[in-house]
Amino acid sequence: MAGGRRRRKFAIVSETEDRLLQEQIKVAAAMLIAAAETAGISASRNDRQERGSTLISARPDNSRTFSLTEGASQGDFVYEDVNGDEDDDDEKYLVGFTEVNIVGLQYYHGTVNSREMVRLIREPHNVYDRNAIRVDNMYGEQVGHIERYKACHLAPLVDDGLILIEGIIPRGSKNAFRMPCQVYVFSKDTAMNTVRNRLSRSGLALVTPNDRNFEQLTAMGIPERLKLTEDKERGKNIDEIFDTLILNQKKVTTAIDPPPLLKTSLYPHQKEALAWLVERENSLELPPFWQEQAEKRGSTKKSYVNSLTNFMTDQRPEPFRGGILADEMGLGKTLTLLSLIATNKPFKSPSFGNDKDFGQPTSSRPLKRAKCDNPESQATGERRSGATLVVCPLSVMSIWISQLEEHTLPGSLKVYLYHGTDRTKKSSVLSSHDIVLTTYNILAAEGYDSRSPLQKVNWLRVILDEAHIVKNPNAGMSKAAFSLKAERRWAVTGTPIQNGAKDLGSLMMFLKLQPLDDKSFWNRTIQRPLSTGDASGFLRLQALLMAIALRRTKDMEVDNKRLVDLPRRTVNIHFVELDVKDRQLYDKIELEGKRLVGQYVASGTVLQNYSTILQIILRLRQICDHSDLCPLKEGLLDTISDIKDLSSSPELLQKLLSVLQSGDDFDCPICLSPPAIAVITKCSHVFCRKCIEKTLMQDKEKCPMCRVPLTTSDLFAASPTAEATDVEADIQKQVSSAKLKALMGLLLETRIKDPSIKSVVFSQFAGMLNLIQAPLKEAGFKYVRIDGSMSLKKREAALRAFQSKDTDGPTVILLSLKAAGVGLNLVAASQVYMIDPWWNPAIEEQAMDRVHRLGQTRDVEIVRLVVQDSIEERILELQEKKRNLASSAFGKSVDDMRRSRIEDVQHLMRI
DNA sequence: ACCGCCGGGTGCC
DNA sequence: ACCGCCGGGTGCC
Repeated sequence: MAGGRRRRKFAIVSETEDRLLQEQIKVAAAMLIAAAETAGISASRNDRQERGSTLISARPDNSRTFSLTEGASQGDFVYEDVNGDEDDDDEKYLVGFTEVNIVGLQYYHGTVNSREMVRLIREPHNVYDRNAIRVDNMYGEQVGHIERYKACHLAPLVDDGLILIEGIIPRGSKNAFRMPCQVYVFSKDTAMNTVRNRLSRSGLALVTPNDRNFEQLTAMGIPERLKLTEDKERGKNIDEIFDTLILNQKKVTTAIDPPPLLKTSLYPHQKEALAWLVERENSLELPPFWQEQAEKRGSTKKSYVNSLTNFMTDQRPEPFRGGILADEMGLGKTLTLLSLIATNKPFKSPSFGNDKDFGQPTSSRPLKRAKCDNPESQATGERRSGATLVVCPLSVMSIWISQLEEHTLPGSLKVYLYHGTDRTKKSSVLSSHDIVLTTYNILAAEGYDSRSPLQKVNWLRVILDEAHIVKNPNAGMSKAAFSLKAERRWAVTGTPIQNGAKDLGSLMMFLKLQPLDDKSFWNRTIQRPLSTGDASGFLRLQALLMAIALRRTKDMEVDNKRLVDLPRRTVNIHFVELDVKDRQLYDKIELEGKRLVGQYVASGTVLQNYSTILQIILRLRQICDHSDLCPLKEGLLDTISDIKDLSSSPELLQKLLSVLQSGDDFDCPICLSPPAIAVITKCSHVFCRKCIEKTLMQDKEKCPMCRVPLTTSDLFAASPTAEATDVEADIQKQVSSAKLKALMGLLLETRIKDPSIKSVVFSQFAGMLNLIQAPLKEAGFKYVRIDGSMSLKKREAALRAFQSKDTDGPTVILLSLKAAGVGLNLVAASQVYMIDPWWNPAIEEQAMDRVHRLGQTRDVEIVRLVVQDSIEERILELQEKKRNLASSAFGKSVDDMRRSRIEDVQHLMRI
């Protein structure tokens, strides 16, 4: 039966139907349409005419829509199904395979060999046949098409999301015009019967795994791989792969020293990592899973085979420059990467090959083969830059900056912060720097728009820090990351596998390690065998990770010493009882506050009065530290009445805001982090300026907290000098507090035990730090202080003084929360006092880590001062709750957040 | 001559 | 392309 005849035959049927339809319409149009609709067949005449031949399958009108995406070859098909679920490939099983022909070979250059895996790509927009299915080889070079009279049966099922298809060439064929291809059909358990019926009705001969001759006929390596994706049960074991990997890991024996522009010396394990990173970038080895073969006997020509797909080429594949740095947190990955950037500068020639020092390969295979997934990468002819792009979360950006400041000579590396609204639009600015730092959010915002300077530059190196962020390959952020052009690619993450090996698949997409950067190939060669327990999956994954990943844990030992032998860290709570006078004031304000909050809760106006509540909480916390911090001695009510109508009094708003800022521990309800620039609305809610402006721009102009109409003119920012309290006056104050006395007692006790011990005192109230100074002086402590109001120079000077080993030097450092930046190195101290509990436990942890980090030689004791029977105890309880919920905080709805906020308030006020 | 047969032109989707 | 199919040329033995 030949295609042409069949085509004609059905065209006639179609025309007959069409004529019939016209007559029927004249008679009883409405009836017919109704009937057609109940039968699930489109009654649109245009649709029928257009389809012509495809009517044979009588498929219901396909209402799903498709959009072309850049990431074409990353998925199984050329379109992104915008109606479908993200995890469409989950839980699909092999139905069987059918043998079809690939035709039109004479028009294309892509070659394939016996038992080679091919890509099957739907071409819904093909002008000759809407059911077209293209066949590509591993490099994305087109081989041909599946013959149309078979494709027309498969394509509708594919488009309906009922099946996934994969292709393998069963036997070698030198044929210039057509060759056989086995198409494997996978479907969900629930759709299995539908699929079987529709396929058999189509007349496709399906060989199922139950058939006697399945094993004889199949070209698939291992027939027991029936399931497409990961089994949840087995997912757990995947976590152990890295552990196994560590055991089998070829020991990194070489170590290299960092270049002189690095001020600091590296730990042995960091030198090893540096040697490994440099080796991975400069190696001439074939990429993983490639083997060299002599091409035919007698010939000197070499050919290269990919053992995953059996793809063969006579051009040497380029070395794979990059990989995964998966060291556990706290091993100094950032510093190691800085060393890499400083050490392994670009080769002199952008086309590789001349620099003898690095022994670059002489092959000059074009950077990109005819892989059609990313046209822009070939289109722009920009020269390869020497710049390294680092993409990281905003919070990690400050780590990079502080590490650069701490470890490199000033000016030795040119760094550009690609962040903020005034960031450059010129790619030439970016490419002329050594390091460009940006965030995932910026990258996502610019996407793969070719106008983005990030996408224009041909980077020497792209580093994704905290690369597990791209674990969902369908997210815009991930796609933008995948489309960056770079010679060397690094994924850096301490937690490379959280949801199983799937996460690694996303990293492969970024790393562009062919063919594993293709979701389908990744599933076929690693994911599925792994989940069915087939040894090949495990062995391949292991081989892959051994070749391109480095992971060490803190527990690993080198020369019988732990890699990072951090001293012990203990956290103790020191309870404090308020003085009688302070207790009276506290109880009075708490009682008033309780009554007020009770009213708000009862009337459902908690969120409308949020700032009042914050203020009450703030006052209570201040009294716990020192009653002088709290300006209200007479009670709350008078101030409360003042802030009833804030909209008419911006001055008052500003005042309130600055008060709020002095206790900077409530998070912006939009981004859930402490605001960088806080603004307050006329309805008295506090947000990051950026967050609320963005929200007002996108959504209706309403306050996200109370839904009051709101525009940007209703936002008020705190003046930068808001915290101009009279420091000298504070310091002179003689009155002490229970907490202050307790702190002094602990400091003195420690000094007696060991006068060389240095201490860090954290408080979030700058005023409290002031109050500590007088007693410190009196007791003969030398101290320094760092707070938000100090210039960078002053801070550095204070830090240097504290770090000095001079026996005469300061032994106490006073730090405000805002000043305890991520990079701050306080290992000189080993005692830590947290004067007041932080609202957010993560920030507290971060502060502790300034002391308990690489370089610390003593055991670290952290003492948290907590007033008994007070709001501070409840804050601790909330911390515990937040810690448990930390990971689930994302993806919470606005309503959820509202609810939990109200709950928090109720808990804090014991209502 | 509304067939059969011949042989040249031709060839994916 | 050593096939199939198409369509024009052709036509007893």
